[in-house]
Amino acid sequence: MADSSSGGENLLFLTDEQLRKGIEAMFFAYRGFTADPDRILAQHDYGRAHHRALHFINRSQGTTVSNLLSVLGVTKQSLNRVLRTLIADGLVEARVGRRDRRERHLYLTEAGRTLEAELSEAQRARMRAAYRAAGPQAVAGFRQVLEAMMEEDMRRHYLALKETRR
Amino acid sequence: MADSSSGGENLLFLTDEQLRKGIEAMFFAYRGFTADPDRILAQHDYGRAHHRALHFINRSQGTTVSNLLSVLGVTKQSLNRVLRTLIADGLVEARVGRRDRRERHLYLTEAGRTLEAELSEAQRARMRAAYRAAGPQAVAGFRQVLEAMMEEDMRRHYLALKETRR
DNA sequence: CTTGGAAAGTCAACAACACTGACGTAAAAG
DNA sequence: CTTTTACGTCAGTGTTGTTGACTTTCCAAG
Repeated sequence: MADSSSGGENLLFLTDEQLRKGIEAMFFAYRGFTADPDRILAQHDYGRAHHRALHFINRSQGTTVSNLLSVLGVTKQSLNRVLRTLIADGLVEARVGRRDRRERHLYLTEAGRTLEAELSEAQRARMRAAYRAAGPQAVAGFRQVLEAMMEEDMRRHYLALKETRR
Repeated sequence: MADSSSGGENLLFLTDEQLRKGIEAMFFAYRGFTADPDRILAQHDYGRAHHRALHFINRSQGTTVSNLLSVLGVTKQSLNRVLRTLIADGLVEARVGRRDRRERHLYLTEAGRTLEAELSEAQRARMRAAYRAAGPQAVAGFRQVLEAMMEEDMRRHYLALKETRR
C-alpha cells in the first residue's frame, strides 16, 4: 500500500467520525460546486443536464453520442431529450460521421461555446478561489482523494479526459 | 493569503486546464460517492432524499424540522414528503417540543438507526478506501478544498456539525 | 387577553431529470 | 443477406425539486 505518508502510523483520519465529516464535506461542497452554474442555467431555461452535455462536448469536440452516453452515465432517452433542445437552440451541431455514417459527431456552435464559456467561468471562479485558499498541496490531495473515490468506469473516462495536450 | 506552500510562486495549479480537471473530478467522484447507498436505497424503495434525511437526523438527534430544512437546503414541502414516509415506515420519530410545542424534534427509531448504519457503512467503506489510498496529507487537502468550495450558509452548517465531541 | 407572526403541516399543480420498454431506421459488419 | 450497432423516438413512470395557497398550533408582545 501507499505507506509513503509523513507521520507513519497515524490513522486517525480513518475514524468513523472523520469519514462522516468527509461525507458531509462532499455533500455541502457539491452544492456550492453547482450553485453558480445553476443560477446562470435558470436564466436560460436550461438545467444541469444541459450544462454537463455542453461541458463534455466542449472537452471532446467531435465525440459521438454513444461515447457521451457512457461518460455521462445516463440512458440515451435522457440524453436525447437534452441534446435535442441544444441542437434546436443552435448550441450544438451533430454531424454525420464520415467513416461511419451511423455515428453523430457533436460540436459546439459559436453560441454553444459562448454559453459553455459563461458556465465554465462561473464554476472555475469558485474552484479557483477554493484552490487559491487551500494551496497547491491541498489541491493535489483533493484530486487524489476524488480520483480514488470514482467507480472504475468513470475513472477511465476521467483519465482519458486528462490526456489533453497542455 | 496562505502562502505556506512548498514551491513558493508555483501557480500552475490555477490553470484553466487544471481547474477543468478539478471540475470533472468532482463530477465523477460524486457519482462514486452516491453509488453504493443508491443501490441499497433502491432495494428499500427509497431515494437519496431519504438517505440525506436519515444522515442528518442521526447526526443531530432531536433537531427540528426547520433546522433540517436549512441544512438540506430544500423546501418544507419537499422535505415533508420524505419525512412523512420515514415516519409512516417507523424509521423516524417526531416528538413535539417541550419548551416550544410547535416544534417537532426528530429522532431515529431502532429501525431507522439500522438503515442509517447500513447506508453509512457502505458510503464510509468507499471513503475509507479512498482515504487509505490517498494518505493523510491528501485527506487534509481534500477537506480544505471542499470546505473552501462551500457556500457561506452551508459552511456554517458544516462547521456546526463538526463540533461533535470526539 | 387579544393579536401578530413564526413553525409546522397539507393540498394541488408543475417541471427537471432520471428510468424502462418497445419500436423504427440507417448503415456497417459478418 | 442477415445480424449487429448507432441513433432517434414514443409512451409511461418515479423521485425530487419547485410555487402558491391555506390551515392549525401556539409563543410572545402589546
